[in-house]
Amino acid sequence: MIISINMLRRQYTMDGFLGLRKGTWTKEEDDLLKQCVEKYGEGKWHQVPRRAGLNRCRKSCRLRWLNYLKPDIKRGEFTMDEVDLLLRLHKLLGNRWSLIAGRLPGRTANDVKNYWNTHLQKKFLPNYEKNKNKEINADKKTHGCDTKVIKPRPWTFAKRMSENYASTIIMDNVNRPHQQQNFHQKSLEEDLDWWENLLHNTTPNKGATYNVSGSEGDAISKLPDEDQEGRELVQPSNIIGDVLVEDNQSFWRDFNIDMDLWDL
DNA sequence: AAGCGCACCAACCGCAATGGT
DNA sequence: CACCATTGCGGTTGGTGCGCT
Repeated sequence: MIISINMLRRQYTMDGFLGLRKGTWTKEEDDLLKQCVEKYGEGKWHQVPRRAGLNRCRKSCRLRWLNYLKPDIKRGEFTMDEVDLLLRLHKLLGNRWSLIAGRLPGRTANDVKNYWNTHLQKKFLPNYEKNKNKEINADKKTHGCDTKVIKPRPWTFAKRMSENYASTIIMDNVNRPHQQQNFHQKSLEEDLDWWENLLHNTTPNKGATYNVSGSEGDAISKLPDEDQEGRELVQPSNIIGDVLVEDNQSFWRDFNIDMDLWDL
C-alpha cells in the first residue's frame, strides 16, 4: 500500500496526535457508523464515536452520515428538474446550501454546493472568471449582479409555529427585505405565500409584504402536520404555484425549462 | 508512457447558532 | 445573564481520475 506524504499529513495533524483518524472512510468504519445510527438513532453526535467504536471525531461522523450513509440520499447526475430548481433557489437565496438542499429531495447541502461550484457557477454567473479573484460585493460575487438575496434570520421557530405564528418581511424602498419583530397571527394559507412566491419566480416588489414561516432549512420540515384541531395540513413542499402535487409525483412533469425567463 | 492541468467531490476547518445549566 | 458544550453551516482543501499534449 502506497501512502503519500500529503495523506499522512492529512491523517495525522493535531487530531492525529489526539489519536483521531482523518481522511477517507473505510468500509468497516462506514458499517460501524451505520450500525450505531440504526441502533441509537440520528443525533447525539458527541456520543457516536464512543458508541460506534470509531476513532473519528463527532463532526466527521455526522458529516459522513449526512452526506454519504443516510439511506434516502440520492446519488448520480442531477436531473434537469433539479438543476432548474437549484438555479431558481440559488438566485433567490444565494449560497444557503442547506436551505436549497431542503427543497431537493435526496440531495445534501454538500452535493448541492459541489454541483453548483463545479457545474453551474461558471455557466450561470456572468463575469465569474473576471470576478473570481477580486474582492467584491458578496452578493455580486455570488450572483454576478447586484441581486439582493433574501436572507431570513433565524429565531426560535418551533415554538412560534406551534402557536401558528408567522413573521413578516417588508421589502424596503431598495427592495431589501427586513424582518419585523412584531409577529402576527396568520392562517396557514398566508404562511405559505412566501414559498409559493418563491416557486412562482417572482421578484420582491417594492413595498410588497411576504409572510415567512420561520427561517433556515429546517423551517419547512418543521411545519406542523396538523392544525390545532388535529386536521391534516398540506405541506408547502407539495404546492407549486396553485397546483397541489400528490406524493411521489414529479413537480415538473409537464414543465418546460425556459432559461430566458430568469434573465440570467 | 510520462507529465501536466483540470474537474470532481469527499472531507476538513472555523465559526455562528443553539441549548442546557 | 453568563458560560460552556454541542450542533449545523458554508468555505475551502486536497486526493483521485481523466483527458490532452
